[in-house]
Amino acid sequence: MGVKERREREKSETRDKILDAARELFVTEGYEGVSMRRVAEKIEYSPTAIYVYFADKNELFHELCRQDFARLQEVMQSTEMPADPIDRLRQIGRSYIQFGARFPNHYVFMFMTPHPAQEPDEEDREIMGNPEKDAYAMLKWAVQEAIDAGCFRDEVQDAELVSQTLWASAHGVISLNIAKCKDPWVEWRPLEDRAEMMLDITLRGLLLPGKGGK
Amino acid sequence: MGVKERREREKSETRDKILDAARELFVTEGYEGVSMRRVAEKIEYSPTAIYVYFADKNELFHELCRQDFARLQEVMQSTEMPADPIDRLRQIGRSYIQFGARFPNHYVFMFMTPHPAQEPDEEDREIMGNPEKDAYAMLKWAVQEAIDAGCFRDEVQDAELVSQTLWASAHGVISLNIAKCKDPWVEWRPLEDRAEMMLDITLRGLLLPGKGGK
DNA sequence: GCAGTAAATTAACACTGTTAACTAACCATC
DNA sequence: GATGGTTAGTTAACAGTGTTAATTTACTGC
Repeated sequence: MGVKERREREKSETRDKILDAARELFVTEGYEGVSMRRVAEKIEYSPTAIYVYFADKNELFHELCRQDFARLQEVMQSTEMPADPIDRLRQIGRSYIQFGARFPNHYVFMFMTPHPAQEPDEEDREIMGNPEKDAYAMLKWAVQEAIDAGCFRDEVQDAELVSQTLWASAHGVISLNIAKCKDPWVEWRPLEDRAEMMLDITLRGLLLPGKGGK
Repeated sequence: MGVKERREREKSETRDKILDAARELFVTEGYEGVSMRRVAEKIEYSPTAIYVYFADKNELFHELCRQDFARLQEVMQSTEMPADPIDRLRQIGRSYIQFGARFPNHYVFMFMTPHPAQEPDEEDREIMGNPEKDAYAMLKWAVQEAIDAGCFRDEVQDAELVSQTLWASAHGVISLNIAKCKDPWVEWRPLEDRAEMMLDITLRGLLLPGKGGK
């Protein structure tokens, strides 16, 4: 019964070929810049062959997106986490911004493109809320740790709200950089400086007065 | 010589009709969702008529974009500015986020879509850096005022860097809201709460310790 | 060798932005 | 008043898009 196995392996191989080709094109050209025909051309298949593996263009890139979320999670997990809760949050922010700087087109697709709300499927549900697989859950966990350690002011005790705000701050730095860094309207300071300042002032703004860190 | 005048007036009227139709469609459907043919249909012209007035789709929406920047500036100018430098910065942030919440599709086009860097033309150059016409220049001015008033810490004296960071923080709140507010992955807190928390912690993080206001 | 299955193909549809060639209306001049 | 020039607006067409239906091809199990 090795035939069925081989067939499945072959199928998943061509599926991966499609994904790889699509990723390479998408990363350099962006979502709208890539056509199904060009993806097909790259792997020397007919355009419609892709539809055997993916329902439509959106699903193809949703799959890419899912892989990229996993990659983001890898980046986050692989960076060493400091013991101090505040330093840890700083490190999470840094890693996040680095991810966006390294994979801008993925980042655009993941966080800057308004998508029609897609119902989470089984695979998604498995990831959701698990700090080891879900970067947002990891952030929330780190925030809760900081709250429990008594680092933050009395008004700042809602881990969900704090997480969303910290996420937004890092997102603001990297997304504005991606969308506007070439705009001559603004004399842009280096990305690292902006990132460090953002992490510095947001965390400082959360801290209990007197605990003025670093 | 009233003929030439009338002709010009007529031309600018149809130009406005095109812009109005395009805006209405664009606001509800987004940039990619609108086709030149549908814009033309809406004003009962042939699709190619638009090309008499605008070189291509991009230029049409660039013009819309310019009008939206002016509208943003109006919103900013019309809100009463508190005398206290910190309250003023808070008010600027609030107005900015409100603008994004009210005109999400414009905001997407203005600040969330990576554009090929367009050389500023004459009209642009007139606006650039003028605090009365340029919202970013206005922010920078308000930041400089706060620095001059001695509100901020010693490490925080670069008005350009501070402006870019504050911009990024407000941008983070509103852009993440636009792109991800329907994502079931996250238990979103109300937008106003996130906005207020962001403004609170960033400004607090900039302040001199002890000056911890409000 | 034959039936069945599933991958992959060709042909086509209804779109898209955009260009070239043309029409029709208007104006200034002879 | 006829003539030529300017220009807003038209039609027809091109090359490209995502996607579907019908068809071919290749291979397996019997």
